[in-house]
Amino acid sequence: MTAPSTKANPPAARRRRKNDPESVRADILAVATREFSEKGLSGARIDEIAEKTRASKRMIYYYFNDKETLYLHTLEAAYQKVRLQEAELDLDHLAPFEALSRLVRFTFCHHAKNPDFIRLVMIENIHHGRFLAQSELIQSLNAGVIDVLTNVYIRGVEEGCFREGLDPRELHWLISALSFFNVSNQHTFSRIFDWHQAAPENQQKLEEHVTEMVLRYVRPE
Amino acid sequence: MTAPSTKANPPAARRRRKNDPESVRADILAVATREFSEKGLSGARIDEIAEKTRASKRMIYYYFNDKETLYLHTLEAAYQKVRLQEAELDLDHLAPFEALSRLVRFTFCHHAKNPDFIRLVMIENIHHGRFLAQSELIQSLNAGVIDVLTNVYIRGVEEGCFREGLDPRELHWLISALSFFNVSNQHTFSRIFDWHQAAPENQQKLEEHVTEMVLRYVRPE
DNA sequence: GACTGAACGTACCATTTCGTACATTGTTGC
DNA sequence: GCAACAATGTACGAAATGGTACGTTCAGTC
Repeated sequence: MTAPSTKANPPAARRRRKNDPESVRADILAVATREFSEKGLSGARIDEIAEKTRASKRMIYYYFNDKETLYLHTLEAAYQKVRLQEAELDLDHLAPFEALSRLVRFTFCHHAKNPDFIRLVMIENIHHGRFLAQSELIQSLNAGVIDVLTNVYIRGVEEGCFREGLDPRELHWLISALSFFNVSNQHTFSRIFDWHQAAPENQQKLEEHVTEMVLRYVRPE
Repeated sequence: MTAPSTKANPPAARRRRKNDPESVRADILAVATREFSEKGLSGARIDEIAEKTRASKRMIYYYFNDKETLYLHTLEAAYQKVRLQEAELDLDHLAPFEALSRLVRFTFCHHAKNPDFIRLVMIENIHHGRFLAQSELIQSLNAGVIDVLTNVYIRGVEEGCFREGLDPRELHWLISALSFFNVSNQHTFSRIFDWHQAAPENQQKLEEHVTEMVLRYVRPE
């Protein structure tokens, strides 16, 4: 805390040779995130991560014990980042219908803008969620995610603009499914149906469809 | 064609020593499907596939040239199997609303019953659909999938029970998204929200929700 | 300014892993 | 029956890969 020598530090004239643990750790984690999300746990190579890092392979094993631990930290960091962004959403001042619409659009766009995160979750599912299960951090992080949606939903039911009997957790499932699939299966879907799904105009359309779908689903009838 | 000595063939008293190419090939493909879908392209090991096969590693390289080609054949076989099952669906004799409902439920259940296929598609997406792009077979197989849905949709619009202006391809996207996610993200979702998603009663509920969601989406209003 | 532990670099090892060389056995056409 | 080719078994090689041993430098403390 005393030392102001954070990362981007050519402070004095000639650069002090080294020792910047926090930055090295962060750098490794950033590179690992790219590599794991791109190639998976078994596909990523420690040597390649080391090369792309300012640090050396030795440092990877110094800060993270082995490949799997590094992967776990990567996963945890990704979830943390997501939850941080989600926390910025403030829906309480909006009417329920507006709030839900906003939430859906946010989720859709957020996933679209963070393919690394989506891919890590895909990869984690390939591994049967075995690493996620080890992480108390991620479990606790996600506890409150449903709460936001629950509040909106309850308000909506009270005001009569949402129908009763829906489970917020299942509602969250539906929103996640649509937003996740948009990123996770973009490649196969685009190729099979010869449709450039990633194109802005198509993303726009899908966002509309998804929002419309969720809103129609909660509307009383 | 002349030789009736297909696979399960201890035909005469003492079993002929060997040479059953078709069966060997099929066996390798079956094992490879399990291995690749379980561990991914980079995670699967040729040696392990060889061990689990009645054949030897030599045979893998004999029939399929290398690991990636074997993976591609696995992927193609998986898509072929799916399309075969889909072809059994006969929706033309049903009213549009019923037909669509049937289609959604079929897709949902089919995906749920074929996690291997889902996982292969996940893995293929991790690889940016690079292998699928090489396969003319898969491209052609999927050409007609939209047609079924298009027919149902057009009939529905004509009879006034579906609203106009929807794109069948996008409708297919929505149905796929919900059905796919149900399998692909089961592990992470279950663990994070402490909800046994695979439990029959929950699968039942999700099937209802998904169907309801799609039907509500197409209803004119 | 010596001491100590944290931070870091280099070289290396043991295994794993994809793939192949080579020999052998079955099968089919004539 | 015999040539010619398809199918299969065994053993091995070369490179990649996760991980470590060992030594060196940095930074704070007395």
